[in-house]
Amino acid sequence: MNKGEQTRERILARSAQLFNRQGYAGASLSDIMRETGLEKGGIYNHFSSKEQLSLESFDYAYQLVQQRVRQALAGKFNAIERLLAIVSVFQSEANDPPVAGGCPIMNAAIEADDANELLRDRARSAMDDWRASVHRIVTRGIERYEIRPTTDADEVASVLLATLEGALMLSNLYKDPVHMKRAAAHMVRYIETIKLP
Amino acid sequence: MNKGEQTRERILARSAQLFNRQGYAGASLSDIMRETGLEKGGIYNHFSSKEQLSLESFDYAYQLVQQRVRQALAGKFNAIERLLAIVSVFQSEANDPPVAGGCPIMNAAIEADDANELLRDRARSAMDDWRASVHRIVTRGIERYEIRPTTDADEVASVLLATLEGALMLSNLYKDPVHMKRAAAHMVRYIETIKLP
DNA sequence: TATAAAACAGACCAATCGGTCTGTTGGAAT
DNA sequence: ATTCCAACAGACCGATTGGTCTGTTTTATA
Repeated sequence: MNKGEQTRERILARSAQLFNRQGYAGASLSDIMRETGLEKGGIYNHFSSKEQLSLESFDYAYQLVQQRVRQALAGKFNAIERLLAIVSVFQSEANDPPVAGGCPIMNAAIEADDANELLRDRARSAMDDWRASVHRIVTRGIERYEIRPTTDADEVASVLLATLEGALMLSNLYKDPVHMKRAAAHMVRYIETIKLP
Repeated sequence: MNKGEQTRERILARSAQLFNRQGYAGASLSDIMRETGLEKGGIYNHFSSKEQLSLESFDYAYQLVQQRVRQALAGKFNAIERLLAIVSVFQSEANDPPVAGGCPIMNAAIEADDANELLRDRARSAMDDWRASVHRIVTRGIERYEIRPTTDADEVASVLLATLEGALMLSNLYKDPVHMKRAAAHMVRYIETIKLP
């Protein structure tokens, strides 16, 4: 990786953190300059606009989350185990976040659901990934006789993600992981109820 | 209510909607001018700064939500009924929101959890109200032999709010109330499990 | 209806916004 | 070692930001 690519990577890493804390409208170009230690020339040499940088920053942040998910799911093939692994990913996101300032997808979803269409679409497809992931785990779990056949995979996805995302918001608001802990415990019990004995 | 108070009210009503949709950093003073139909003089005659207006706008939006809650709880004294009423408040907030752009508390919490301290504190105390409300319903329900005595009131508050707030976020992101519907159904079953037979 | 005060319009301000462009510099290939 | 181009600095730009202030108009009270 040459110098330019290295710099581009550093810009994305820093501004992803910045945007996730301050918001995409709340972080200015001078904030980005301060955070990256570069002048405008250095930044606009790699990105054509603040908007493009913000979108790529979201992708970068989301990718960091994805890595944790893949890591947590690696080697686990049982559906119940995999669902529990997702719960633990959210717990680690509350205690030791890969990107400060809360879940990037939720942040983008809240900020962009009405205005910023481009960012909203990005948030949607990221959340689609999440839902599809949970959905597949459940349907495969049913096929493998690990999960009750009457289980509604879509409902599990909605309930699991809503609960954990909401809990992450609470824990970030209060700077207290206890809310995530409670929600996680509840999800563990919920997952137990769809388990095929 | 004289002319001035009337105008002040109108500014709050419009800017509360605006801030809830665009965010507190994302909505500019010229946006507010356009939305309220007033010039700067008219706005700054009632508010000393954009920040003060934004804080009072949050209070205004939160108050609208509170009204719905009070309305839903009115006349209901059974703890289980009251918890179910809270679930239905969130459902109505997804289908026919009192203020467009999602739950004001969650929006403020996400935007202000790291930067804006004043707004974050406001979001915290609003969420405190929510939690205290659920907590009281549960503890009183235990006293009245309507809820299992082993129930952890704090956990119910965290789980209920996390689930419903998270579901509201999903429904707003996808512009589809189905996620809230699923989460609400799940919460109804959850409430059933803490019910004392 | 006269009058004082409150309500509002809008010109004006410095600061900052996102973005452009030219000049300099450092690194990589010959 | 030389050359050349990507990488970057930073002056500069018009537009917009939040905010002030003076002047005009409305409103309420006497």
